[in-house]
Amino acid sequence: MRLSINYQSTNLQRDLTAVIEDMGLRITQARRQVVDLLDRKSDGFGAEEINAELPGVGRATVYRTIRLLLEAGVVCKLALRDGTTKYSLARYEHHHHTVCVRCGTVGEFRDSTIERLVRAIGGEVNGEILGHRIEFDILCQDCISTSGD
Amino acid sequence: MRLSINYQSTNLQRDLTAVIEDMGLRITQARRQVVDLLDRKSDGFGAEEINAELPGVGRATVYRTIRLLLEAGVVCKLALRDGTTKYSLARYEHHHHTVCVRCGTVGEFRDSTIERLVRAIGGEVNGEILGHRIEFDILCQDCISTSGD
DNA sequence: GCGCCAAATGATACTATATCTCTATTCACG
DNA sequence: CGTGAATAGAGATATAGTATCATTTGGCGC
Repeated sequence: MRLSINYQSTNLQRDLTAVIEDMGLRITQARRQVVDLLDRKSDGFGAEEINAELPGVGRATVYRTIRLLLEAGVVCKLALRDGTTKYSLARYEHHHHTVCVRCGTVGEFRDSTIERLVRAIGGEVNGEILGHRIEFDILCQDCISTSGD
Repeated sequence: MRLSINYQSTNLQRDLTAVIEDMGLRITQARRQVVDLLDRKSDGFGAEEINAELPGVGRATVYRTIRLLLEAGVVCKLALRDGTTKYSLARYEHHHHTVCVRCGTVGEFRDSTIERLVRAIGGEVNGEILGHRIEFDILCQDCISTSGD
């Protein structure tokens, strides 16, 4: 598992504590620790992984904080093809994910064509479209590069 | 939970036992029971739901059979927004899902524009696209109709 | 039809992910 | 600072799914 696609230092991540405050919730030691760690995870993360890396924070709190951010929309939950779950910080409001089938790295990308298309498709669906999720299973550059080693 | 979008009697479903045979596996009583039940589920189903409706078949067998059909590509696994999992019979080879956020009904639909778009997007992704999944969160016609009641 | 045996089943244990419960702690406001 | 509502943490529980293994069974050869 390695860092790879779409990494960039962001500004959205800086404000995770602000997100919590905006929900009318407290900035506690535990939440700050979780948020600070997530801030450094650019390629997706598992809940248990976060838990393991923060022995000072209880499991329930880790999950609670992730759920919180999930509800706030700044974290996405991804169901990987192998049945495991990963989370990913949302840098863009409208974005989609790439998951490397080899190393598991999660990337985020945005394409306005998709958004336009989704709106266009609205008429074909028998109901009202409220949202959509697109995931690409990919083989990332790093894995392509190292597959010949 | 009610039947709604995209229901149609199919022919693909008829052949679930054939799918199993084609994998070189036996048609057993248990598998036939599972397959017969899935055949009647047009709007997605949960594994435990199938298990509950087939007291005569063991849990492990239910899961094994679903996994089997999953590997054969005739069943899709869907991660719903609420974190639960649903499965759905695949009528078309290339298709996508709609999930009603109110009643949970899963629908299937196909749009060749999407396939073309996905290919077009290939260049923007930093890696090789192997597959994709698109899910639309919708409010289905039935739920729209009954929401005024 | 019938016996054989690999394949499959089912009961149950186990793993992983996530939530709930409940008491103790702590943040933030006055 | 002191107070109390919000939050934390420990561990039980829930849920989804897999592994184990003794027992049963489908379907092929006869």
